[in-house]
Amino acid sequence: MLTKRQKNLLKLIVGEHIKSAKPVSSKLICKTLKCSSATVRSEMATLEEIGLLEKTHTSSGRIPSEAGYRYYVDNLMNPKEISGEDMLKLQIIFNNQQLQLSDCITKSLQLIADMTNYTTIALGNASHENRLKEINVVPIDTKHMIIIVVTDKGHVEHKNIEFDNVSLEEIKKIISLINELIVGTPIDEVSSKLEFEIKPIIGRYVKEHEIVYNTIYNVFKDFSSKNINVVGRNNILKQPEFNNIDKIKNIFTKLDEEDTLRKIDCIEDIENENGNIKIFIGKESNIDDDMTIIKTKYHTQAEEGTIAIVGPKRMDYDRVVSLLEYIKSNLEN
Amino acid sequence: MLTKRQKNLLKLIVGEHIKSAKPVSSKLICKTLKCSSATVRSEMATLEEIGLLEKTHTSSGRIPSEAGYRYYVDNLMNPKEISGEDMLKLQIIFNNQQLQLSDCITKSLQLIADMTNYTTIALGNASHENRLKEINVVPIDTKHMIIIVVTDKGHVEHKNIEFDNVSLEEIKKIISLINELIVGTPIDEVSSKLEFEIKPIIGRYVKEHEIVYNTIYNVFKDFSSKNINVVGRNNILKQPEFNNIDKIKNIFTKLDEEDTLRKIDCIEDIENENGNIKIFIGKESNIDDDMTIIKTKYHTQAEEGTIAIVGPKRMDYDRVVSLLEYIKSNLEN
DNA sequence: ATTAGCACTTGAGAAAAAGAAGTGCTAGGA
DNA sequence: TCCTAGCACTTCTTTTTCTCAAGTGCTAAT
Repeated sequence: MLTKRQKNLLKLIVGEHIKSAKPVSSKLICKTLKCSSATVRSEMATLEEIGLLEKTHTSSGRIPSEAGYRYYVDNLMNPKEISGEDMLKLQIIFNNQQLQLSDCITKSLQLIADMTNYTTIALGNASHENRLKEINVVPIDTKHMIIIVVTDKGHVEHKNIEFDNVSLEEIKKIISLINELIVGTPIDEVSSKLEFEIKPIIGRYVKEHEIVYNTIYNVFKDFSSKNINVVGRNNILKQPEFNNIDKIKNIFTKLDEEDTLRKIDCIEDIENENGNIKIFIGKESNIDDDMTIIKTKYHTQAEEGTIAIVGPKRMDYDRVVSLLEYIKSNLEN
Repeated sequence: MLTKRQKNLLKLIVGEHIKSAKPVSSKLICKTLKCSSATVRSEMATLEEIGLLEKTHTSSGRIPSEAGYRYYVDNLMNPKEISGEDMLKLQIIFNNQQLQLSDCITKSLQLIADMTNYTTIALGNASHENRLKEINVVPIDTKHMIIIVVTDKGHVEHKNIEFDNVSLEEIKKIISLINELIVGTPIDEVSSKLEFEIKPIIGRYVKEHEIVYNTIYNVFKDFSSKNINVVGRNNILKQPEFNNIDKIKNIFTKLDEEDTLRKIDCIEDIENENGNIKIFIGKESNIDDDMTIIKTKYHTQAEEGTIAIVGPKRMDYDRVVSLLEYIKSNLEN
């Protein structure tokens, strides 16, 4: 159990380091803590022993360790009021009755990336969580049409197709077969189901219209259902801890991989949590030891998903947490 | 007019520099050129005087200047045969009859980005070049529907919408009004046309169904019609000339701006061209003095667009040009 | 016209020196 | 027992100096 002064000290150090990105010296702290630098130094030594602080070299100031941030986040942080300015900008988005939910998400994450200089991520459901609800075809002209696939989670994807000698009727026939037979199948299994369960049944028909069948097969094969949106990637370049090409390369590569992003959704919940906000610090982030991910899930009748903010370990936890809470609650109403 | 030997020398220097990314010394060249290094040096001095070569410092080897690359590209380069391996991979894409044109583009650009370690860009038409062809609504269930907007250039965008107390009939009424009245309008003008020309006409109707009107208004307001696809952004991080955070920041920012990318489509044609391939070297690229853009337009009955490859000024011109030519001709057939 | 030879320039890297920022520890005071 | 002033010590950072390697430019001879 930490003493009151130790908690205060840790809080100050985290705060200072977040501001300056540099190790924090005893001298700087002693002014605010109203005691001598020597006293601060001995307290710092204690906190280092416990594992909450670190030095970058023997005679440097202290920086918070991963455990230090964790302690801060779990015990010391008190989410700031959102500033009037931030609040106002967000309200403009959420009060706009004409915007659909997905627009609100996109716009607010865009806004937050700009305001904070961090990176934001919106994660919809993965393809195995989406089941085929309906497939539809809309003719455009004699040669072109659009195939629309809708999933039970409300995800929609379309694909333009072009045929030379195929009538709309023929396509509608296959489409209605699919609607009858494989609605409810997880999207990522539809193409194999088509191949192994449907094709044999409608075998004779398929032979006559192989092109149509193949095209539809491909619609599902490529159906991304990725439903992932990363905004403000380049903000990472603004943080001093990422001023090294190899680090950047690693981070950008990870942010491009669907796998990495999906994992944000699944990573084990760390013990303590603030409401439904979950925080993954440093190694926990699975991206880079110097990064933190703060995420939350939102649930509405229509849709559910995850929004996350990614930034340096040295990120402004108070602000980000309150922003996320605010967005979550707005999305849910 | 350059002598034969000077041309040869320039070609060798460009080739070497592309390979090594370092200044090229007279000693290295003299072996292949079958004369002494002193001779090479004096020729180098001449070429520098003309402005085709540069030094990084007084006693360094030479690198091609921007004009040097230009001369190379316009006069010396002979596009390589595409290697068997590259050719094979591309053929797999183009021979796949089931793929739609847009898939071929996506896949081949993805492939080329991987093969070359450069960045590829596919540019469709800008929104002012797309005119509204048709708007359509597909009901999903009682509350949800999808609005589909199709343009004359074949671009399609959809938007999910959700209503509480609106019947499909009401929506169809507005939709058909739009289809009657403003088909043919450039997409980026539709929303203002709705507001200033259509709304007054159907004013009474709109008042009763403001939500429906507003939603559709927003569909067009946000209609991105961006139609831009950048693949292999992170490859830029692999090039030694971009090992500096500020440069990276600048380049990545530019590659995120629609404006910059659109400009690729419009930049003035530089004099000489290889077929329909256009090359913008260094400053000409408008992105970064150390970058080159190589682009070409493709035209099919259905669609036209631009594909571009972006990489360091020191890029493998021969290979990229032949790859682009190959893709262009395949897309057009 | 070409080349061998040599003086000269510059960058890159190592080593040395000086300075700044902090810490840890000790001993004395509240 | 806790706090603090003071000082020795460590490490990083920056600057300076040196040395080396890689190249060039020029000149005189072929």
